[in-house]
Amino acid sequence: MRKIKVSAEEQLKELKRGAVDIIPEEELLKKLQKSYNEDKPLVIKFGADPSRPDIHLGHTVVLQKLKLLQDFGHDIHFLIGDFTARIGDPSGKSKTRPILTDEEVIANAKTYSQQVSKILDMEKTKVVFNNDWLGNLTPIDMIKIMAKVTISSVLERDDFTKRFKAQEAIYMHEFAYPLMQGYDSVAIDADLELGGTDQTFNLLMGRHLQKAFEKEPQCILTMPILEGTDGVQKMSKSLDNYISLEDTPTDMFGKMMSISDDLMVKYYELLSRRPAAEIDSLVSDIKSNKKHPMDAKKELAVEIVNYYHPAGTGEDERKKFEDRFAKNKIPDDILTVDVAAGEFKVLDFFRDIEFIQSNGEGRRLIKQNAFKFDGKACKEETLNLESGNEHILKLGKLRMAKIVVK
RNA sequence: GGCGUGGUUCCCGAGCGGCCAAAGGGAGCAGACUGUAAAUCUGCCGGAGUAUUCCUUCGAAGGUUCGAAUCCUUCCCGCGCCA
Repeated sequence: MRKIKVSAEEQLKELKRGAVDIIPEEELLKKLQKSYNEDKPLVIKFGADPSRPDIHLGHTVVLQKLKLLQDFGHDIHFLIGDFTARIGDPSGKSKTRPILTDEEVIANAKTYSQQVSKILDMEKTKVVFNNDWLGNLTPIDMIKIMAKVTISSVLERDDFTKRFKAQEAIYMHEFAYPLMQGYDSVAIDADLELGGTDQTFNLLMGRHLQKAFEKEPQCILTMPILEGTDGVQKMSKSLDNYISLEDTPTDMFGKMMSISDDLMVKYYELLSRRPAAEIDSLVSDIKSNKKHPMDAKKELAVEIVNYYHPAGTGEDERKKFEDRFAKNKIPDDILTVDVAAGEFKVLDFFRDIEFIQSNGEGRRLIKQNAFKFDGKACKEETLNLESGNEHILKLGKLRMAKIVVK
């Protein structure tokens, strides 16, 4: 039975969808043709940085492309950068990252591949650790690698340029990062490497080093960086604008609904699995007012939730969402706490359940009419509760709890 | 190694002996308006207290002073120029 069933031209067409760059395109086509003719899968490299174990929707943009390649029959090398994590990738960071301990790296790597299994078929995925070869390099080997790359070429990298101009510190070990990552391509004989556009430099370094070590150079394919829910900065855990694959269905749906209309269009293009033509017509319907943007957003939220949670969850969440926000119903799965009858200190309670960090914050919210007791704004810090009653306490739009008075 | 310059609250950035919990902007939170959208407007935005009050904070440690983010000493770190 053939491993590669789809023609090279067809593969390339699908790969190009949504991609920012394929460098160089003709070369990739040739590789694909050769692979098709000889029925020999290409070695696809994808490097994961285990310093941040939580995978969010931003990562899935590239992972989906990887899945596509996997379905075409190619060999995915899922490379865990356990060695490079100890250096810390300076990409897109104005500050040096903390260096992780071995235990952290291993634990992170585990959670990482677990989450990736929601997208890739792990049976067919080769998981490799770059410490296996990088960890064995001698100082001489390192120097030989360094001898292939000029300082000015590394300084050209976007974030180094910025930091250099801004007179910020750049440390020697940060220069090592792209070199090591590039050497990974040499070690595994990658044919094609995928990454976000912020990785372009590192990916090209792989190509450069392969040439320098007289191997066939890899092609690279870059995908756009997905903005986070704020719509401005790239999705990242540290900016707290991310939608995690581990989010509960309710959170995931809610976060999807909180994005702006403009961002929704981008999310459709990069995250939806619907055919391109369908998305195009949807976008034009929104522009011509045939379709309400909120409905389109709900549909996307349903699609995404369904993908990362059991089928049907998305529709359930949609109903819950509509009940809660359009019909103002109280969801039945909210936090419920038993409290004693009599004097009830509102601030203490909210602090206990971590709705607020300090009493000051709570007072401020009360003053600003954010505290609703059974649906009515309440200005009291101390309440008197009778046993047997139940009450709904809200703090702003999102924080909501039920108390049962015993 | 020498000279210069800088380290301020989540981020950027003013302050340069008391009027400083510290301007301004961003982020965040809340209210109005909405579609839990954007935009806009308003308020809040170190901690404790009802409060005129107190406590902790301006790289670190000491010191001067009635009083220091602001002055002095030492140390740590960044950046630039020279070597």
